[in-house]
Amino acid sequence: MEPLTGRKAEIVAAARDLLEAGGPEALTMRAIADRLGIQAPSLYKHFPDKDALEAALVAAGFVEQAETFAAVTRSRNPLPALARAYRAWATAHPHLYVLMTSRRLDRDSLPEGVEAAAAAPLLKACGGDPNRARAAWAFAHGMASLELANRFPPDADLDAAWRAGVDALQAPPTTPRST
Amino acid sequence: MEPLTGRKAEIVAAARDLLEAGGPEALTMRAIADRLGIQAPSLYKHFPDKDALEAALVAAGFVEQAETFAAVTRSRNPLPALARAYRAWATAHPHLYVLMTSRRLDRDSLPEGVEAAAAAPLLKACGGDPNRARAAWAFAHGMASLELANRFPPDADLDAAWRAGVDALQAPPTTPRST
DNA sequence: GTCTATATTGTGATAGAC
DNA sequence: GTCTATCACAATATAGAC
Repeated sequence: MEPLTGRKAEIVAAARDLLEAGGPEALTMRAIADRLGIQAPSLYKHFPDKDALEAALVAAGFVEQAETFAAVTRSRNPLPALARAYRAWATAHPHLYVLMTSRRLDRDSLPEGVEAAAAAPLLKACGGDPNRARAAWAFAHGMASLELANRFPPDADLDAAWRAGVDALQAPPTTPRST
Repeated sequence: MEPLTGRKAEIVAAARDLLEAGGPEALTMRAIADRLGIQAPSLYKHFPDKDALEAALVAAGFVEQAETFAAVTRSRNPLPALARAYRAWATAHPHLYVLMTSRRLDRDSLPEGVEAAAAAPLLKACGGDPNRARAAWAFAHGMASLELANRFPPDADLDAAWRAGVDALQAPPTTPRST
């Protein structure tokens, strides 16, 4: 999987605009074609089917996330900075974020290593402990997706909830209490 | 919103069976009707539209969750027990769980107080701190939904990740380090 | 409360000419 | 690589008889 170029990249860009502007329902082959000034069947000369097009969309999202998260790793206190970056990315691209996280991941359609690259900053921020990193990822994803789905009560202080989770997760491991 | 009875309850039960067996795509008005031995248009005598039927499904899920989680509160160490119960519920009803968590919540369609009832055990386990409780909920939801979407690497030790998160979240609050 | 018949709309996708 | 024409299908929902 190499970076897209030419017409293929234009199609993915159009699809992304539509998705982010109108959600998954707006992402139809006809709408994508319209936006490019061509007819829907022409898209099938570039992508075998809609799934492949969506996979390219997801892959682009991962590449972007990997770059974004890598940029905030340099902080001395990386976990809070990463949490902010994660939340900001999800909030800025809510529909793409959902597309990326809610379906089974087709790893074959991803550029080599980009999944690991997107995860690496967090793993480093967790001192290399993969379990803690996965817990932190789950926390961040849970906060982001519940926020996007408007599932917190209207009066909830989400900044405070993020802080509570980040503080707990970055504290040094204590004696395990769970059995 | 009172408990459903009669035909309405039968319809919801049929819908739930279909959803859990075949996912959201299997949940069509025709399939629901077929399962009850009637024709699809007859369903509209009981529910104004499909949304209302799904809302009833979601409401039933919350009632069930509230009962399940309340039952494990009595433990001396409630947080790990709640985490296990949460994960078990999501795993046992994956499609209903996704339906309940991925869409905006229509609170008017829920039985009075059931949302708070489902959340109460966790709030108690977090010593009444709503921010910590929300962080814990986000962690659990993140773990559950990433697991359901098969988003963890195949070799990830999910039990260990759950433990890492629960341990971190039940530790006494330390001096905040995030800014 | 159930039926039959049907409207309406939208979708992804293919064939074959240019 | 784009077009026109069209298929094939599935979905929710309504009207009106019984």
